[in-house]
Parts: sequence; structure tokens; C-alpha cells
Amino acid sequence: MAQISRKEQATATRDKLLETAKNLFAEMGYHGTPVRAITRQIQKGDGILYHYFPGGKQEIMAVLLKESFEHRVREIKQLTNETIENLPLRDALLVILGKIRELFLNDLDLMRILFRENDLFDLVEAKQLSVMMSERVESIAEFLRRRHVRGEIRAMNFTFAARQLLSMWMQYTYSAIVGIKMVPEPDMTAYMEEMVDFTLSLWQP
Amino acid sequence: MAQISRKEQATATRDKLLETAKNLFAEMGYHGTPVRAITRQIQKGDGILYHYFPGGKQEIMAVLLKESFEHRVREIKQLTNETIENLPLRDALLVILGKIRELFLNDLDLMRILFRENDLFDLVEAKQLSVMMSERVESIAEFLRRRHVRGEIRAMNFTFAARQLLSMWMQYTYSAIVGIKMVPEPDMTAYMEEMVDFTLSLWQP
Amino acid sequence: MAQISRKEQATATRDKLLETAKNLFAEMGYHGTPVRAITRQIQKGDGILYHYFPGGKQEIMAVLLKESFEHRVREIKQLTNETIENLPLRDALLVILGKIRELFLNDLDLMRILFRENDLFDLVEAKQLSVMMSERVESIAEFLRRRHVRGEIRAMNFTFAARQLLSMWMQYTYSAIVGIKMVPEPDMTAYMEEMVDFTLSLWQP
Amino acid sequence: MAQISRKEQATATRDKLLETAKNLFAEMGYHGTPVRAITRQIQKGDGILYHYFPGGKQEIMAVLLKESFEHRVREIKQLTNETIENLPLRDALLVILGKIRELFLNDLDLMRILFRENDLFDLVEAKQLSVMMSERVESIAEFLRRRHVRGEIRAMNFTFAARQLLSMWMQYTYSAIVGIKMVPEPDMTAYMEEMVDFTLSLWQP
DNA sequence: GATGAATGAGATTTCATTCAT
DNA sequence: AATGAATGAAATCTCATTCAT
Repeated sequence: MAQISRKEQATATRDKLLETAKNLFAEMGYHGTPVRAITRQIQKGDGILYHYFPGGKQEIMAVLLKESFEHRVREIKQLTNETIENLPLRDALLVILGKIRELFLNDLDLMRILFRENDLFDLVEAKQLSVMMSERVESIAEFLRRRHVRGEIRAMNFTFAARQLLSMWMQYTYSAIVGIKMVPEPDMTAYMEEMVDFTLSLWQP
Repeated sequence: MAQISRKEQATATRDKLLETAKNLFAEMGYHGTPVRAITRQIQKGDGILYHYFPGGKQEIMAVLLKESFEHRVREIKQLTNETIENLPLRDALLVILGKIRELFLNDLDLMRILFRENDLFDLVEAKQLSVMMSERVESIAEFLRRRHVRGEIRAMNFTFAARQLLSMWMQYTYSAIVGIKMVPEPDMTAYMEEMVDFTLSLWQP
Repeated sequence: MAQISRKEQATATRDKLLETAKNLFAEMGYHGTPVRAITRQIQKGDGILYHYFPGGKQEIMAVLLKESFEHRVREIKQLTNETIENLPLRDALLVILGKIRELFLNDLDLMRILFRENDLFDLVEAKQLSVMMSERVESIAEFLRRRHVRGEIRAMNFTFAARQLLSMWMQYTYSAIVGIKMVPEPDMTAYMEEMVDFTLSLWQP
Repeated sequence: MAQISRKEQATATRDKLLETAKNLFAEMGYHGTPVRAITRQIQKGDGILYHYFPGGKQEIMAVLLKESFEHRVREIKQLTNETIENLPLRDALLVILGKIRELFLNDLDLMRILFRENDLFDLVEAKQLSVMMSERVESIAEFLRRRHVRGEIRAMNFTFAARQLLSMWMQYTYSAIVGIKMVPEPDMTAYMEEMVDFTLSLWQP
């Protein structure tokens, strides 16, 4: 018979708390979410949250951000240093953008919380995100420079070029996070390809 | 001596309520702002908000969004049909981006509320904003097409070109609204010019 | 031109206040009626009530009870000492019950207030009403005794007989005041006649 | 020692809330009773009422009426079909009136609320009460008819006779509920007997 | 005579948190 | 490990009343 150990049971409850809190904070905001909404959704008593997170609502918010964010970053890092060097340029750009998409949209709730509650709580995660993005821009710029050396694209300000590519994509991404659609929402990958093709046409040597 | 009529005094109070509510909602979020914080800031009694907005917190939120947004739109419309046709391309683009900046950043508080509380309240204003932006993209695309006919820029997908320009700029704008800086924040106009120059260099015939 | 003097205007406003307050207190109860409900219904400003009744809500309640009650009593007294002596018994009883009905139902709002708020305010009017009713019972008892002497009805405990008659009628009256119908509500005068006939049939010598 | 389980304790608190609310609503009216008055009287915190009645004041009002009324009706139903058939007429009538008295006066607070707040809340209970009373009249009429057949009372309109008896008694009852005494209030049972004797004297064959 | 802006006490209600069981 | 009864501070809202105009 499937016996669940006490420890497993405990971890399961803790995880359900974090998951549910994340959903609700993303949907209704931190201040708009009563602790009860969380505990009721996992069918437990009022006090359970304080058992796992003695610091209460604030603590579960902090923990979920930290854990979710770390988890995201770990995922990204695994994907990150793959060999795009040897891919054809178009494919390489698609891979890069695909990873960015994953970074932002694979945990949409996390991003929503980060965006919404950032200036309320002055979240370190938001700052880390900013840093990550700047680094990414630079690394893409470097990548483009190498491709230029290979004669695949023209000479230009590669940092701006990197920003240009990312910006167009981020526009798309923001829509999903913030809920304000500023870009037509057709098939996502189709749009990505069209965008890359357009950009490459401008970068031709 | 500056005599203020009773009616003027009343309007002033109402306006102060709206203004203060906007500030606080933008800063601490709707749920994070007690009604008291508003009335105390304008040095009035607890009940005054309900005198002007019988529907309470909800109503003042709705009214301030509606009035601020309408005011924004009115301002934009006035600026809108100016003669960019006859300006040099670079200047014309700078004017266009300048207007977009005004649309989003002249009332930063309004934008913050729109972005933050959109999925909480399903705000019509957010939807209108989306529509406005899509229309703007199309009108810029048309403008670029006309410039292409004049031989000033190369042939390309003008809708994408318009999006490309706007996206880069919006990236900048988002940073200010959401508080997550994904782009270095140097002098704003300098960045705008750099960006336009970079873009134009890619659009050369 | 129909000029209304200032005094008439003032009296009119005062009367409208009293009338409206009576309606609303009867309908929604004293505590359930905001002062604003009164002033708004007569299309005047918030403060007007305090102009005519400096004691505020309490005073208008006291005044309206006093004036309405006195008015009622004055009306009743006029009707009261008519010559029922010479009427046929049946007609005399109908006249008596008719008067009682007027006493209670001609100003239904007043009665509602008296019944509803009596133990909240320990109203003197309620007590006077009790006294009036007891006196009435005795005077009817006397009347019946005289009719017995004339041989029109049998000997019996006339006080109880008077109560019996009144009770049946009051049952009817209570229904209207309290809003709990305990008696079928056909045509009122028809019911009154039926009731009298039934009673007389029991009183036959 | 008398150990009280947690559940019992909870039920006790809930019951105390209902009981106290009933007392206070009857005494000071629904609108005249602050929620605090209830919680303070049972020596509990402000929030406790909302723990048991999430709908607040309105809900506790609704629940207490429903539960009290159902309880009353259940009690009445138990008493109802006893063997009055075989009692002497006078005793039978006294039993009947005694039950009516119990119906109305055993839970005086409930009746006060029903009478006072009926038109404020359009209470179903008040309507049920009306229906119950009408049925009662008919069942007494039937009873009287059977006694007539046995030759114990004269022929007459039995429905009216039943109403007559009840009315006299209800007069008495109303006084207690509404607080306006329209009938001398001596010893209750003495009055009841006198009344029955008087009525029977008129009903003699 | 009349207004309605303003007040502030107090009413209703919510909710994070504690703790005995 | 879990519960949910209980708390009380704080939030939202109502309303009788005042008073400058």
C-alpha cells in the first residue's frame, strides 16, 4: 500500500502552501489575498500556514519568491551555455529568444508578483532580474560581434542591436505578464520567427 | 484678497482627494492604501471621502482612473495631428517617440495603477490603452511607407519596422512604470537620439 | 400672482419635514431612518431639519408624535359625543366601531410608530392610548347596560361584553398596524357588519 | 470534573450569540443594537460573531429567527393533538387558550422581533405565523361544531365564534408583545377563566 | 431661511495571528 | 502535524450634527 511518510506529507503540505500562495498573490495581489484564501484552498485549518512559516504571510511571500526565483535561475543556467556558437545564425537567435521566453513565461505567476509588488516590497529578486537582463544583452552583443567577424552580419552598434532584438521580444512578453496587450497575439513561435527574419533582413552585411 | 467661493473650495477638496488617492494607489497599491491615508494627507476628517464619493474607495478608484485617463487622452489628441510630414525623418521620429513618452510618462501614477491593478479590476482603461497602441503602430507604419516612397528609407515590412522602433522605446518606458530597470538609465533624450540613429542606420536605402 | 409669504413658506417646510419623518419612521423605523433620508425627500439641504428642530432627530420624533397624537385626539373628541343613544342598537355599534377604526387607522403611520418604538422610547402617547382604550371600554359597557335596561339585550357582564366586541375589531386593526395578518381581509365594512350581527345574535335577550 | 470538548464549547458560544442577539434585538430593535453590544455581553472579542455568522448582523438575525421559530413550532406541534375531545368544554377551551398563550408568550423576544421588524425585513416567519393562526381558527371552529352536535352549545357561526374567543385572548397577548396595555392586566389565568366563563354563558344552548 | 461641506464618533466588518486542544 | 476558536487592531463606512456662507 502506498504509505506516505510523515516527512513526505509535511513537504507536500508546505509545497502546496507555496504554490497556492503564488497563484493567489499573482491573481489578487499580496494585500488582496487573505491568508484564509490560501489555507482554505488547500483544505487545511487556519493555523497551518504558521506551522510551516512562523513569520506568517510576509514569510511565505519572501520564501516563495526566493525559492521560485532560484528554481527559475537554476533552470535557466542549465539551458544557458549550450552550443549556439555552431548553429546557423537564424537558429541561434531563435534559441536565444526561446530561452528568454522560458525565463519570463515558464513561471508567469512569479513574474506577475515580481512586477506587481516590486516597489511595494523593494524585492531583491526584481533587482537580480534587471542585472540578469543587462548581462544577457551584453552576452548577445558579444555573440553578434563574433558573427560579424565571421561575415554573417554587417558592422553596427552590437549592444543596440542586441537590445533591439530583445526589446521586440520583451514587448510580447510584457503583454502576458501585465495583462495589457500591446501587440497582436497570434501564434507565439510564428511571431518569433517573423520577427527574427525581419531583424536579420536589416542586419544583412 | 483671494476670496474662494464655497463651490471652488469643494472642487478643490474633491480634486485633492483624487490626486492624493492616485499618488497613494500608485505607490502602495489599491489594497495597500487605507482610506484614512488619503483623508489624513489632505488634512480632512474621515468621512469626507464619502461625501464626494459615496461609493467609497471603489468609486474614487473608478473615478480617478476615468478622469485621469480621459484627461490624458484629451492631451494626446491635441498633440497628435501635428505636421510631422514635413519634418526631416530623424526629427519626425523623435517627435513621435516624444509623444509616446508623454502618453505614458506624463502621468506615471496613472500608468502604474493601470499596470498594477489591471487584472485585479479588469480595467476598461487598460483595454483602451492597448487599442490606442495598436492604432499608433499602424499610423507609424503608414508614415514610414510614405517616407519609403520619397526614397528616404528602404523597402521592408513597415508594420514590423514601426513595432521595432516602438518596442525599443517602450522597453525604456516599462522600466519607469514597473520599477524593474532592464535598460541602462542614462539621460532619456540622449538615449532616444542614439536609438533613433541606430535604427535609421539600419533603415538606410 | 400667488405670493407665498415667508411665514407660510416656513410652515409648509416644517410640515413637510414632520410628514416625511412620520412616513419614514413608520416604514423603516426610527433607527433605520437617516436624517438625510428625510431632508432629501423634501429636496432640501442637510441642515434644514436643525433649523426647525434644533433638538435634531429626537426632537422631530417627539414633536411629530405629540402633534399627530393631539390632532388625532382632537378629531376623535369631535366625533365622540354624538347621539348614538337614539340610534338602533345595531347602528349604534357600527358607529362606535367606525370611530375606533378611525382612531387607529386614519393615521396608520402614527400607530405604527407608537407600536414599534414604544418600548424603545417609553412613549407617553402609547400610555395615553392605553388609557383612552380602557375608558372607551367602560363607556361602551355603560352604553350596553342602558340598552339592557331598555330590554334590547340580555343581562351579562357588560364590561366583558364591551371588551369582546372591541377585541374582535381590534384584531382586525392590529393586522393593519403590525403587518401580520391574522384575520382574513375581505371588505372591511362588510366584515364589521357580519361581526356585529354575530355578536348581537349572542346578546339577544 | 466537567470537561467540555472544543466542539461543545463552540456550540455554546454560538448559542450564546443567538440568545443574546435575540434579547437585544427584542429590547432595542435591530437597528438599535450594535454588534458590539452582543459580543460584549458574552464577553468575547469583536470578531467572534463573524466567525459563526460570516454574513454578520443580517445573518445572525436571519438565523435566530429561523431557528427560534422552528423550535417554537416544533414545541407547539408536540402539544397540539392532545385529547381535548374528551375534556369538559370549559376545560378544553382553557387548554386551547393555554396553548395559544404558549405559542406567543413562551418566546416573547421572538414575538417582539417578529412584530417589530416584520415590515422592515418582510419576514417569512411573520407570514407563517399568520397562516398558523388562520388554521388554528378553523380547527377550533370544527371543535366547536362537534360540541354543538353533542348539544353542549347552541348553533351559530362557528368560525366567528372561534375568532371571538381567540380575539379576546389575543388582545391580552398583544399587550404583552407590543407593550401597549389595552386590557387590565390582573392575574393571567384568572382572566382567562373569567373570559371563558363569560363566553360560554353566551354560547349556552 | 437655507445650504452642503465638513466632522468625528461609532458602527460594521475584515483579517493576520495566537494558542489550547 | 493540524485545527479552528478566539482575538483585537485596523479598515471601511455611516450618520447625526455643526457652521460658515
